[in-house]
Amino acid sequence: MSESAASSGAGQGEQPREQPREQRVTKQRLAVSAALDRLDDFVSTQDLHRQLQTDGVSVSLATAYRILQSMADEGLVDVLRNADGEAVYRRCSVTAHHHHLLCRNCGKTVEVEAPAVENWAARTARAHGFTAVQHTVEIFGLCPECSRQEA
Amino acid sequence: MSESAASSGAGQGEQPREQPREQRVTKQRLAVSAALDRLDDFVSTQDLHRQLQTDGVSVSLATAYRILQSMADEGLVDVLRNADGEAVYRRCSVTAHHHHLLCRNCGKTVEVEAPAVENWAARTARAHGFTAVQHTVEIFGLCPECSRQEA
DNA sequence: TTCACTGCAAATGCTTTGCAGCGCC
DNA sequence: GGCGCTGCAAAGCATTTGCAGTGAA
Repeated sequence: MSESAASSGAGQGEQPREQPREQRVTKQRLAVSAALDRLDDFVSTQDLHRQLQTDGVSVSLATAYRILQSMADEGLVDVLRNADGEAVYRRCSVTAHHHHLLCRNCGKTVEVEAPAVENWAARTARAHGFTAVQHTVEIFGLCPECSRQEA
Repeated sequence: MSESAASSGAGQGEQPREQPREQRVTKQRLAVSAALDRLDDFVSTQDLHRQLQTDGVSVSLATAYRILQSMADEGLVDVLRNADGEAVYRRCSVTAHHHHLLCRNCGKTVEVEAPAVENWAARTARAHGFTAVQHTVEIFGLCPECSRQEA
């Protein structure tokens, strides 16, 4: 799973960094945002769109794609790819830094902490003179259940 | 730039317990295999197909997909997804495993070894009962030069 | 009123699949 | 010779994009 140790843009407050364009607050954007809040795990755009339809909210698929992309650009959500290569998003929660162990068969995810990796990443980067470091770590395999089935 | 540690087969004691069907040795399969040997890094099917054409070997795109998939199924190559969500393959070579530290500004990359991470990933996965594990680790930040410029 | 945001549908581009002929075993 | 492997072209899918109408500021 990708977890960004946002040691960089992690800023909580709105930094007057840049505001390329005014983001208008539309009901579609709010709906997507709300849905992301409700969901804890990573979801694909298709999933989120389906979810919205189930909820009775009407947001076109194309718009869902556009909104999630722009949110990712703004750093409001984390993006990564699932085993099928689909982009999946999750609300950014800087506080709970952890990585995911995910099953490539059933999609089940397990949250794991990786202090060792955090340290290693920071140390390695520093050793090479890199700054503003972020890292991504994902582990995927077959969960116990799926392992049993495949065997 | 995704780098994965196909630590997959590693310890889990996965035995080549199956040979569902006889794999015939065809010139296409040999060509793909040879191309993979020549390439050190991960390549997408499209890349590999293009490479083969350049080499004057004629293998249809569909066949390239089929061969790479079957090789992946047999565990002969490592598979993962690049940033665009495309499947990328690499000949399994436990020896040359490493990760990348890359500059998000100039794109410069540094290869780094991460035995600590390999171990952690394997251990964590095992602790949760996962098998056939792979992992992806990326560290990105600003290289020394770019750090200076941004400062 | 203005112009970013939406929805719809067509367009992309990667990947898969149906089918008939070919060639490895 | 049988049957898996190929090539070709036609799908299949997730994602993107053009365009005109809509609504937030």
